[in-house]
Amino acid sequence: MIRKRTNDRSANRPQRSTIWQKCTSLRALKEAHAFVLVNGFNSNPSALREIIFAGAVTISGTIEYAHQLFAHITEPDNFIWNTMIRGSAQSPDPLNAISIYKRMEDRHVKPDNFTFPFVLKACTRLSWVKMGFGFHGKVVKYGFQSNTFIRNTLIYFHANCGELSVARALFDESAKRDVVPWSALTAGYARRGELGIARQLFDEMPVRDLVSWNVMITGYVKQGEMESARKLFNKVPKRDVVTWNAMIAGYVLCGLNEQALEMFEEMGSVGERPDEVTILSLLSACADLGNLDAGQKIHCNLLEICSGDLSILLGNALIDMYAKCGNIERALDVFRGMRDRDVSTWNSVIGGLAFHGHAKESIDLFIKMRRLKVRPNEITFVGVLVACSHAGKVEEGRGYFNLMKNEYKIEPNIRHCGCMVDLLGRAGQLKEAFEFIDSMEIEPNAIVWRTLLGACRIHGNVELARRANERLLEMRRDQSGDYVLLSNIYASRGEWDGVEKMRKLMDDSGVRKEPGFSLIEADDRALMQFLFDSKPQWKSRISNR
DNA sequence: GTAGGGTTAG
Repeated sequence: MIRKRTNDRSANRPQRSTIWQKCTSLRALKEAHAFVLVNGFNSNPSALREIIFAGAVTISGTIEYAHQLFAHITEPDNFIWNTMIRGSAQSPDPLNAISIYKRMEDRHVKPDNFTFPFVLKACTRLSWVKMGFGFHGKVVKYGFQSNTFIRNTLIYFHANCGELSVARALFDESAKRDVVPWSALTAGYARRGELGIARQLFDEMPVRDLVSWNVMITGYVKQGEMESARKLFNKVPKRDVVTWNAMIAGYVLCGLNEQALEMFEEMGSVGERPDEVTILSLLSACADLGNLDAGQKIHCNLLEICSGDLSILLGNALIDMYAKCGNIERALDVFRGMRDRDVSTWNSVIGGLAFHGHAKESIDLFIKMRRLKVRPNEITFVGVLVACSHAGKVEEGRGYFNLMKNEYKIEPNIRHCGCMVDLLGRAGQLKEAFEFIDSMEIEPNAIVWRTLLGACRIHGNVELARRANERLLEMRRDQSGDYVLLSNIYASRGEWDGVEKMRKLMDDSGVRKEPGFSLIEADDRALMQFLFDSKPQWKSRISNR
């Protein structure tokens, strides 16, 4: 009935068999729903289940709507229960799958063979081991343990949640071991870093498919073993976008950004098209390299792939790339063009502006963010404090530091404290900076002291510089503590050879050669030299005052 | 209508 009417209105469009295939957006879904409401459910008894299926499973981001529809059904059948569990399990909030299952049980609806793979998927995504074990028990209780799908999902669940012995036992007991659980188990071992076992499983597979290869390649990649990954990559009989993505992400992870870009070139030359995952890795590579040209090309590639809205993830990566490559205007363009934003979006743009010296814009955006009730996190405040520091806004900076602690209950970390020392120090409030460090609840690190020392240098405060230097020196002694300790042990045993070896080790490893170390161990004259080193910037600062 | 692989930043 529905189909007929719809086709009447659009006779030229290709005919499709079901509603859930036809609906590709929330809007289409609502239209279908409205149609059914107007014409009565009797006109098409299966219409509602199809709409729910579309909302829960087929279209992403419409699970809420499916929940609303579901709430109006007085007696859902198993298909509808399962559909809702399935959709929830794959949604951003898999916990709903569990609660729907509970409701199903409360209403004495018996789960069937379709139910368990879905709830187990939810447990896997939640890493909810206890709950998963509970469902494992129910599988046995309902007599589903020999169902291939359920068994394979159980293996996947246990392998994914680190219960490899259970996964292994289930696998070993299986009458027929097909490639799906075989790969799942391999992935489980690889994820835990047990590449030897993973590789053995991989080698023993009677049949391998693309996923098996990808699992093994990804295993190597995740452990940073790019050479082994590359060897397999060269041998793999067939590659898909996941294979390429694994390699590209691997190179980025290892900091081999150039190689990642080369890999992408190669990917294009064999006609494999990138997807959003490819682009995410590549943007990260460009950001790291500061390669704006490459970044812009990747951006163009992205526009070819996804017409319409950018995902938050991609938008954030773009902002970050443009900001790190020095094109803050483009970063802002992306920011303005984003419909949905999360806290990371704001962080990227606030931090980007701050690090490029656009302090006012950065702080303005922070104010706007708060107005829009987006809750800042600790990273937001690093950006804000950097902005204040660059702009010399001491009181504002102090205010935000307190706001972070008092209103948002965020404990200052070492970076926030470093920013505060920088802020006070740059502004010439050296005594306050010193007091700030002393009042810190966390242990100051060498960077904090060096920041203060740098500020003392700028403002020519010898006395405080000497004190900061002493503290830095203590710090360095601590850092080389292990060596000194060992060296002393050798000495106390009269093993002078060992002492010599340790000294050599200390020299070789750079413990005594770190930048600034010579200064720190040096006498006052060297300290003075450092402080009054006639660098142009220093001269101009003095003459401006 | 059911199971396995890849995801930014700080």
